[in-house]
Formats: sequence, structure tokens, C-alpha cells
Amino acid sequence: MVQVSRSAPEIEKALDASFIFQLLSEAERERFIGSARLRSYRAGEVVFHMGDPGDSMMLIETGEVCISYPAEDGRVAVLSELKPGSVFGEIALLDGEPRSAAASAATNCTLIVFERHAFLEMLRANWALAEAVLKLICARLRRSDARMADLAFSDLPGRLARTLIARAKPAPGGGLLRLSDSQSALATLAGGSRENVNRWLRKWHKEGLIAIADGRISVLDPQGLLRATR
Amino acid sequence: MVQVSRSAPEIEKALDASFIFQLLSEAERERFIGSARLRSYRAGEVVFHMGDPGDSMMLIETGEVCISYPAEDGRVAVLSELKPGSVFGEIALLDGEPRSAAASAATNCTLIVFERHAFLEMLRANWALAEAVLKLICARLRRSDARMADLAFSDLPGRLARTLIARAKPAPGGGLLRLSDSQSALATLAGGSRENVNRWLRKWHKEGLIAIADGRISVLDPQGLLRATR
DNA sequence: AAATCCCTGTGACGATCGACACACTAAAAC
DNA sequence: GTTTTAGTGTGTCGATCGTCACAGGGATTT
Repeated sequence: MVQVSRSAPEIEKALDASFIFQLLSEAERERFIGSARLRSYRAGEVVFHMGDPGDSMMLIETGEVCISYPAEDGRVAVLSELKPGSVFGEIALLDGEPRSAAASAATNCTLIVFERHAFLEMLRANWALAEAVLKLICARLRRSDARMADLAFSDLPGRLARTLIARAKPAPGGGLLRLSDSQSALATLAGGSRENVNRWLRKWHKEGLIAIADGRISVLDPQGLLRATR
Repeated sequence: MVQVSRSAPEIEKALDASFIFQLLSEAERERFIGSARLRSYRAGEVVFHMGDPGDSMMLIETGEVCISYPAEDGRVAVLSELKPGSVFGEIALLDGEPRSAAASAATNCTLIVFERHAFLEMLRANWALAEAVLKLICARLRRSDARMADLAFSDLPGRLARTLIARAKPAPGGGLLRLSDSQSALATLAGGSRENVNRWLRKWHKEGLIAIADGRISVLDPQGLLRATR
């Protein structure tokens, strides 16, 4: 991890995209920026471990961050992969408890770090900000519950299909979608073994639901994919 | 469901035990009580369905409430069973979205219902209350994540063992613990079939980890139970 | 050019799970 | 007192999963 020293205007620019920033007055923005620090991580580096004391929260400026939940035996469940503009680490900051999950850099990335004390003060002074944070956490809870249902109700093909669709992006050409993840990565995301992920992908490929080319997967028929998993 | 008309002092008494109430001033309490309604449900009755518009939140006065997540095909995952003093339904109230789960009365119960508008006003005016609600939701999120890890990492015996330990209460006599749930109830709580729950219980019974008598289960060796599931 | 490493494809095996099926018991309803 | 119902104990069967094992391909390194 590298502490980056950069001028405040640059942090301000990075913050413009974030929902938080738009709720602050001019004076508040300055205090906010003053309390923020910029840090840079290389792909694979750990941002924090589960159980660490958590007195800060991060906004992703560039790159992607992986939030995961480690088991005692070494296995890892990936909770989410976050993109620029996303906030994470806010739970421990808000309630003062240890980190409830681990965060690591999925790619090289730069993060804007806010300290607990300054952020809580802003929350107290600015109800719109507090309301936004409340809704943010509510959204987290909803996603978490939905994901739990996914785990409880769906088997591997179901979870894999949802993972594919969730991570696919609209193709530049037509209505297709494509994504480029290794099968091992898909396996940990969907919560299964690499071998079985391979088997299901091949099966769907034969059925024409997905296409595989250049190590990339194209989701040809999202609805058909979901229908095939019932 | 029955709308109960009761005098404000009685609602006030019921509220005394709740963490929320202790954070309010005298004037706020009166406004709060004025906006609260008391409702009574019989065992099995539905309090709200998933997807309902959610402009209220409930505090359990007496009885127990079951929060569950229904799948399209009719299966149900039980998220939690709440006891008197617990609050639920606050997510939809806070973010204005539809109910993210279903709630039904596990036993006969009476609930104190707060309306959205009045509660949000109080939140805005009382930072300590807002902070308490923030922490409440953070705690929900932590429990939800932990439960997700449980589902992702553990097989049936692991989940069942944790369910037993979580629901067991200290025995009056010694250090033992006991609980009285039907095996079907345990099955839905642990996310498995009734038959297999039976098989694992019998297995642990033979190994001396639990005792079964009078239709009640005593957890004799919690640590041993957890160790047996690795 | 050879060796190494990561990703992909397949086969086989054992463990576990859900589903179905049925016997047994005890309490509750009639 | 008999019937009904809810909960419990077991057996079997088929599907799926994870694991081990190994073979091939493509890129990078040495």
C-alpha cells in the first residue's frame, strides 16, 4: 500500500461522481476533503482483514475491490466485487465493531479513505447525508438477503447462471452480453468447484445458451439460462 | 389481525423495555406514542408479505414473529425468529422500497406499529435515535453476512449444529442446554429435509453429544457438536 | 527449443442430499 | 373407545457435488 500525496482539487474531482459529495455544502466539502486520504494498492494487496479494528471507510476512485468472507479452513466466499464510485467499509466505521469481512484489491486501484471521527461529525450535522447512508446500508441489507436466498434455494447451475448474468455487460454490437473471467474465478464467485463450473458451461454451450470464444463467454439467452436452472 | 384499542399508558409501559424509547425526551415520547398503534395477531397469521409496500415498522410486545424469505416455487427460508423487544420491518420503512421479506406470527402476539412519516421525523430531530437505528441495521447486516457464510461453508450437519446451539437456552439445573422444536421446524431453520435432520440428531444422540427426552433436545456438548461437523 | 505455468476439458468415485415410501407412537378429536 | 392427526424413525433410489487424476493447449520464461 502506498500513501499518495495529491492536492485537494484532485480528490475533489474524484469525489464529484460519488453520491455522498452532492449532499454537502461548500464548507462541509472542504472539511470532508481535508479529512480524506488517498491510498494506492496493487492487484492482490490486502486493504483490511476480517476482524481488524475498523475506523475508516473507503471510496473507490479507480480499479476494483473484492470483498470476501474467509472461513477458518482457508476457503473464501466472495461477497461482491466493487467498481469505481462504490463505498465499502462503512459498517465497521458506523458501529465501531471489527471489520465484518475482508477487502483486497482485485486490480491495481486507488482508494479515498475517510476517518471515523470526521465522517460521523458530518453525518450528525447533515441529515440528508445521514439519510443517504441509511439508504445505502438498507440497500446492502437487501442485496445480502437476496444473495442468501440465492444460496439457500439455488444449486450450482442456478447460482452460476445468475453470476454470469450479473457480471455480463451489454455487448457493443447487438443485444448480446459478454464477460471475461477465468472458470476458476467464476467457481469461487458462484460457490462451486472449477470442474463443475466447466461442465455446466460446456452443457449450456451445447444447448446454445452461451458462446465461448477467445476465452470469453457470451451470454446469448439470459432468460433461457435462468429457465434452464429450475 | 385485530386492531387493539388501548390507552397510551399501556403502550408506554410496553415501550419501556425497548432501546428506542430510552433515547427520547418526554415530549418526543408523547408524539411517538400518539403515532403508535397496537395490533394483535394469532399464531400463523401473516403480518406482511414480501413485496408489500412498507410504510410501517413493528416492535414486538408479546409473542414471537417469524421472518422468512419465500421462493417462487413455494419453498421458504427462515431468516430469523424474533422475540419480544425486537424490532422488524424497519428496512422498508427507512428506504421506502417494498418489503424485502415476509413476516408472520409464530405464536399469538401483539405488535406496536409505527408509521413511516412520524418515525422519520423523530429520526431527523433526534441524532441519538438515528445513531441507534444505524447501529441496529449494521447489526442486522453483520448477522446476515455471518449467516450467508454459514450457508456457503457449512453442510447440513454444520448448519443444524449451529441452529441447535443458537436456539438452546441455559438449563435451570446445571450447564446443560435444552430446546423444544419439532424436527420439521429445525429442518426449515437449518435449511434441510426433515428426514436428514432426524438422521443427524440420532447420530449425535448415539455419540452422546445431545440427549433426546420428552420430545425435547438437550445439547450436552456444544463444542463437541461443532467439532463433529468439520 | 525446452521447460514451466495457468487455464481448460473429462473421467471416475465416494459422500451427501432431497424425495418417496412406510411403520410406529402418542396425543388430540370425535 | 375409536379415529385422526402430528411427529418420529428407517430404508432405498437417483441426482448432484467435491475431489482426485490426468491430458491437452497456449503463453511465458529460461
